[in-house]
Amino acid sequence: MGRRKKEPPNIHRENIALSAHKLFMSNGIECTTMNDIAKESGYSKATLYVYFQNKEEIIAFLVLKSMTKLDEYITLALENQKSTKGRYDMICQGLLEYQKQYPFYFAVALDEINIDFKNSNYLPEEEETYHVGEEINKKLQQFIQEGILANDLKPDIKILPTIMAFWGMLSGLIQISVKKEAYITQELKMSRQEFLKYGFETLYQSIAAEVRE
Amino acid sequence: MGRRKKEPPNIHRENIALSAHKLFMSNGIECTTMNDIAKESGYSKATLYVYFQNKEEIIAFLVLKSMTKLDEYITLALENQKSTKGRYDMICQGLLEYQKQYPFYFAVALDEINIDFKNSNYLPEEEETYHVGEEINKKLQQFIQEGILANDLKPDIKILPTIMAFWGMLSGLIQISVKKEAYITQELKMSRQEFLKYGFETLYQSIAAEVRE
Amino acid sequence: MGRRKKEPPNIHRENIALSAHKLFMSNGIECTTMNDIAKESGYSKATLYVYFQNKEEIIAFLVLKSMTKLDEYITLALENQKSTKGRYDMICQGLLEYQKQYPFYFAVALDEINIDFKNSNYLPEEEETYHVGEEINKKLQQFIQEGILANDLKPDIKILPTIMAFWGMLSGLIQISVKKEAYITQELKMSRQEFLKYGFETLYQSIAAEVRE
Amino acid sequence: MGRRKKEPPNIHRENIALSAHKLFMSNGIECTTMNDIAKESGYSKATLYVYFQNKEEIIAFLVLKSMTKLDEYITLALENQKSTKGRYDMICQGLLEYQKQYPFYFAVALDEINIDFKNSNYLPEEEETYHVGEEINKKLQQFIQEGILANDLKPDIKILPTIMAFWGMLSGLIQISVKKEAYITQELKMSRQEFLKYGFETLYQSIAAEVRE
DNA sequence: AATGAATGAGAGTTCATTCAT
DNA sequence: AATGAATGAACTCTCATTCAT
Repeated sequence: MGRRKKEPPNIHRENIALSAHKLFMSNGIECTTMNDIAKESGYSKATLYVYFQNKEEIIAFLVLKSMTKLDEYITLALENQKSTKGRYDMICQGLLEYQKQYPFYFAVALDEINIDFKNSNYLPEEEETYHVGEEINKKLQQFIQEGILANDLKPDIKILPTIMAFWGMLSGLIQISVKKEAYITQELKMSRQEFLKYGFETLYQSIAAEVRE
Repeated sequence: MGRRKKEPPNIHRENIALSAHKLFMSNGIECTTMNDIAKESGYSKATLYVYFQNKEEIIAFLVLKSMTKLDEYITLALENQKSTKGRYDMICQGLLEYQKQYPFYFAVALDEINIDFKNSNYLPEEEETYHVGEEINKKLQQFIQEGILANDLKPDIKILPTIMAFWGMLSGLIQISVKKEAYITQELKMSRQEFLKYGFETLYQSIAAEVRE
Repeated sequence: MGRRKKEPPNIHRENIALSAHKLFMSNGIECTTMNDIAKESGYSKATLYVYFQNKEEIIAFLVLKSMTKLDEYITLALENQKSTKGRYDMICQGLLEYQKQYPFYFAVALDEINIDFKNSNYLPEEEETYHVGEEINKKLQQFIQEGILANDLKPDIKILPTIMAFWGMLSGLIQISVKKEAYITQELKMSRQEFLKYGFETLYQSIAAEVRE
Repeated sequence: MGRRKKEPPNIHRENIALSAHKLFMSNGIECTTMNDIAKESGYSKATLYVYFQNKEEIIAFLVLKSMTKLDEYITLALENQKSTKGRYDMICQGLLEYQKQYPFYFAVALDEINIDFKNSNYLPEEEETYHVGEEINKKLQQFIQEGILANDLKPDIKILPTIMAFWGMLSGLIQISVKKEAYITQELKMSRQEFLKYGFETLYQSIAAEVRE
């Protein structure tokens, strides 16, 4: 296999992306310049362009990574929890964790990752992100199916639309809990956590099977 | 004082803001420059700064305007519809309309308008936007109270948290319906409208009183 | 004489200039805009241009006024003090007072007021300032002559060059005492006043007649 | 690290600063724009900002350079001349030369370089300028001490205050000789050089020991 | 593979001044 | 006489990206 490179390109991509991530977290994506990333990572600015086409690709790389993490989290959650409600709770926790660790990427993922077959300018990372998303969706599909079979969820649920709608609603809920934390604390007299718990519970009732006596 | 005013300043603010709005809609807020707005509105760039402190204030003006429209819409909806479900549907329609006409401003409102009493650098428009938001919230509060009294909504609803949560969830739902329209159409085999209707219905069930027989 | 104007233009010029002066003193000449002056004076920006050709003329007006004050001060000083040294001290005090009240105008006067007969773009105020300067010079000339006659000053002094040189040196001394006050206090362990007194005394010795025994 | 450097960065700083200096000399500092400097130097405007933080740093660089030159000049003067008067004359020549080559920087140095330990926003060049100034002061201190020991200067001179006062007075003298050259030529019937010679001599007498017979 | 060096193309903002009324 | 309204012309500074080596 010939001479082995001391550090395969992946290492450099990881280094750069990690530095970028740190900066994105503290200053925001917009306010982070390629210069900043170069300094933080210890590479020269030009070298950044050896490993990534442009700033957008660094973001896409991180979006993919965050989605992969989310996939792992949800996979684990579904394996470990067996009850429907327990699983739902863990999924909500997963999203919460995701937003905590990667607060900026969900919006990007939502914005950019589309099966837009006309516009084929998408980056490989974006395509892969899409696939990871599909993986997650499959697992959620199964989760709902099992929930219905267990009589925990309403039998007439349209599975795919429900998943998509819940993606939107849960992330909207988390989003508002972050942006309006001050309002929630002061006017609602709740902690953000309490608010989210209440929101998650409320939403769950929209798909939970009604309890018969 | 001048002897006559051809057009009250408000007209100019409206002209400028309208031009800005057009450009924001087609190119996005970030990508629209003051130069663009000047050209589109027919005023010189310097004149823009006669009527607005800066770009931010143009945005704040439009955010306020959009919120006011939403308030009007919701007010009308609650007046015209008497049934709880009818009102809920109209509110959803209002949000939908809002997002159609002002797709970028909700995010801004969410981002910038906060009861941040420490930082008093907020623009007057931002303060007013906050108050319009509070107006809307009051009306929604009454709506829910009446819904409970009419036995249409669960009696144990926490009103304010529910409103806040629904703001988040409904806008998240609408957001995803826009961003992922292609996916919805192709994979869920639904129109965006059908998806939204399903989402709205699902969510309603989380607060709807259970039907007794 | 017909109808009398309620306020002769001079009043307006005074009002405007006074407002400008206030702002110049607190923010500097460069940083004071015509807008600021308009607001401070209560006139509209356009009205400023009714009474002054431009910003430069406002400055020239104030420079003239400050020179006139200096003239008055020195005139009084020479009248009240009869001893040569007493007069010198009062002149120094006058310059000190001048720099305190009009810290920015001496530099301007130095810069702009020149008998530059080629360039006839000078403002009427500038011409008048020149003449006030000449008035002062005449009085100083007489002061020196009397000082020589009284055997207080060296008899071989070249009067006009001495006046000009003293203008430069005294204002340079005052200038440095202002700009380097921190340095003087910390490193020289003197107050600005003490430093100036020492400087004035030292300089006086360069023209004082040597004391015979 | 790059394999080779065509020109060390200093060369570029020198190039840029030299171009800036040329423009400052003909148009003044205020009226020279970064655009002008870019054109004159042949670099792009953006490149200017690679080598200097901002316009202020270009000025600070030139101020430092000019102070360094002055230091060199004075050092040489004190080494070559052994008599007190000869040294004084050379120092005056040095200041004259300084003002000729760098007419704008003394005012800046006076304005900006201060031991303002609270405000630590000063540029490295400004700090260094301060130190060069201190170097000069030390040499002048020694010059005066030797002058006193040689009975050429009055024994009761306060050394540091004298240095500071002379800085101010000499630069004020030179300043006025430049600004009022026309007046001096026409009204005093002297050349600028003669005027300065007279001024320098006069001032020297304020510290010169009185000649005994 | 890695980078020093360079930049095109703006961005938002400011201000003295003018002019029709 | 007085001004509301409007603006041309700058200004400093930024940043993602490229390219020769």
